Amino acid sequence: MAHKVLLVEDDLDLGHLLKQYLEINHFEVHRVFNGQEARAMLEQQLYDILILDVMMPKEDGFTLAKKLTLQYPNIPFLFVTAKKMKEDVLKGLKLGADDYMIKPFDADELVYRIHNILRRTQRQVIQVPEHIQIGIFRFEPKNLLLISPRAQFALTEKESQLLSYLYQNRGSIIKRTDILNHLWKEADFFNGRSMDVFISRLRKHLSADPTIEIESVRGVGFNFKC
Amino acid sequence: MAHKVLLVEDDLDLGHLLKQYLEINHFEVHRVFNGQEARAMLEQQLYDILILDVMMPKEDGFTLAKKLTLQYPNIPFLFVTAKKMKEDVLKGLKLGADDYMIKPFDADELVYRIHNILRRTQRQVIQVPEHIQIGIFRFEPKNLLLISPRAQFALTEKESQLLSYLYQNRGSIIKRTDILNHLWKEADFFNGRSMDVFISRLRKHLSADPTIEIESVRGVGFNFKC
DNA sequence: GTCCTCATTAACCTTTCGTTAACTCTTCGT
DNA sequence: ACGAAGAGTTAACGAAAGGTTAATGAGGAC
Repeated sequence: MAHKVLLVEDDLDLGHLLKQYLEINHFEVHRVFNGQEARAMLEQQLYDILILDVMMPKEDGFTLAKKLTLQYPNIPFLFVTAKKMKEDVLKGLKLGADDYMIKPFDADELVYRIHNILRRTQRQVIQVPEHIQIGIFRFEPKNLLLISPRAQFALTEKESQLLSYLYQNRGSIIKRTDILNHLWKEADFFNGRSMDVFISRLRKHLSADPTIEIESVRGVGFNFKC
Repeated sequence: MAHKVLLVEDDLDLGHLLKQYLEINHFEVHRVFNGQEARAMLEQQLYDILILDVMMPKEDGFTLAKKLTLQYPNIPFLFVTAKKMKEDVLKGLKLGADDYMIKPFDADELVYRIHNILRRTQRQVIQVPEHIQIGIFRFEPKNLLLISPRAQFALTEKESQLLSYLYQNRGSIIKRTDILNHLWKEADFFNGRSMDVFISRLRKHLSADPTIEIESVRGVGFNFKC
C-alpha cells in the first residue's frame, strides 16, 4: 500500500508539481494550503510523513511544525524552502526536522530522502519493485518476472539478464559479440548457439505482444524493437 | 551516555577537526582511516552512527557503505563529500544514506543532522514488534515462538532470525548472499548449505499453512510468499 | 564427568536450466 | 540454382544447485 504524504504548500505551481511527482513515485499525496487545513487533515487520518513549506502567508512552516509536533510527536517531517539561508536550515533542524530541501531542488533527491526517512521511521519498507514496461508486459528484473495482462512468467536469471541487456540497448543494432562478451564473458561458437536458444525462448515469451520484435540482423546481431 | 560515532575519514585535517567538534558536542568519536579499519571497529562494538567520506584512496565510501549495510542493516550512516555533484548525492541517497553533507559545511548543521537521525533511529527501536502474524501463525521473534492454532513450536535463535529476515523482505526475491552476509557474516559454500538446512526446517514448520511458501529461485535466492 | 541443544557438515537424492546436439529454414555469394 | 554458413527451434543431457535427513561435534547446563 502506498505511503501517505501530507503536503502543506501554498505555492500553486510548486504544490501541484510536487504532488504529481510524488504520485508518480507511488505515494498517496494529500495537498493542503495552510496550517489550519493541515490540522484538519491530520485529525482525520494518519500520515506517514509531512512536507512543509517554510514560507507561507498566514503561519510559517516553523511555527506550524512546532505546534504539530506537540500533538503528533512521532510524525516525520521535512521542510521545503526557497530561502538559501543557513539560519533557516538550522532553525528547521533544531526543531527536529527529519530533513531539509532547498528550492530549486531535484525531485529525485526528494523522493529518495522521503524513502530513507520512512525506512528509518517505519519498520517495513514496502518497496515498489523496480519495473520496466515493455509493450503489454511489465518486466521486473529483480524478481525475474515477466507479467502480461493474462499470464505471468518466471524467467531464469540468464533470460532476465538478456532481456535487460536487450532493453537497455533497444532500438539500435546490438552486436552478437557484445551480448556474448557482456553476459557470457567469451564469444565463441558454442556460447553463440546458446544465446540463440535464449533469444528463441524470449521471443516465445514476448509473442503475446505482436508489436514487440527481436529482429535478427544476419552476421551482426539483433535489433530489439519495442 | 554519549552516542558513539564511527568516523571514516582519510583526510588528516578534516578528520581531526570533525572529531574535535563532535566531541565538544558530547559525542564519543572513534576515528579510522579506511574501510578495513572500520570493519574491525564495527566487529568490536556497536555504534550509533557511521560518518563516511565519499572520497577515500583504497575503497570509496559508497562501496564501503554498500558492504557494511549488508552486515549491519540498521546502522544509520551519513556521507561527507567535497564533490558538489548531483550524481554523488543521489548515489548516496539511493544506497539509503540517512543524510549527506557537502564540504565545506557548517559544523552546527552536521551536529543537528546527527541528532535528528539518532532521534529517528531510536524511535524505530521502540517499534520492534512483539509479534507478527504470518498466515495462520503468530510469530514471536523475541520468545522464539511460532504459534499455530493447533500447536506451538519453539524455534532456535537462528531459525527465528532467518524467519524475521525472510518476513521483512517478503514478496520479492531475496538473494542468498544477502541472507548469508546478514546472518552468517560470510557467504561461503558451507554456510550456504547450512542455510539450506534452516530453510528446510522453516518449511516444515510452516507447512501447516499451505498459503505460505518459501519459493526457491535457482541461482539467486528465495521468495517468501505469505 | 554426562546429558542436552543446536549449528554445522556429510551424504544422498531430486530438480533445474544452461549447454549441446540435431535438424530445419533462410540468406547470400558465386 | 547450388552450396555453405548463419540463425531458428526443439529436444535431450548432465553438471550444479538445492532439498532433506542423519551424523557430528562444539559448547553449555547440571
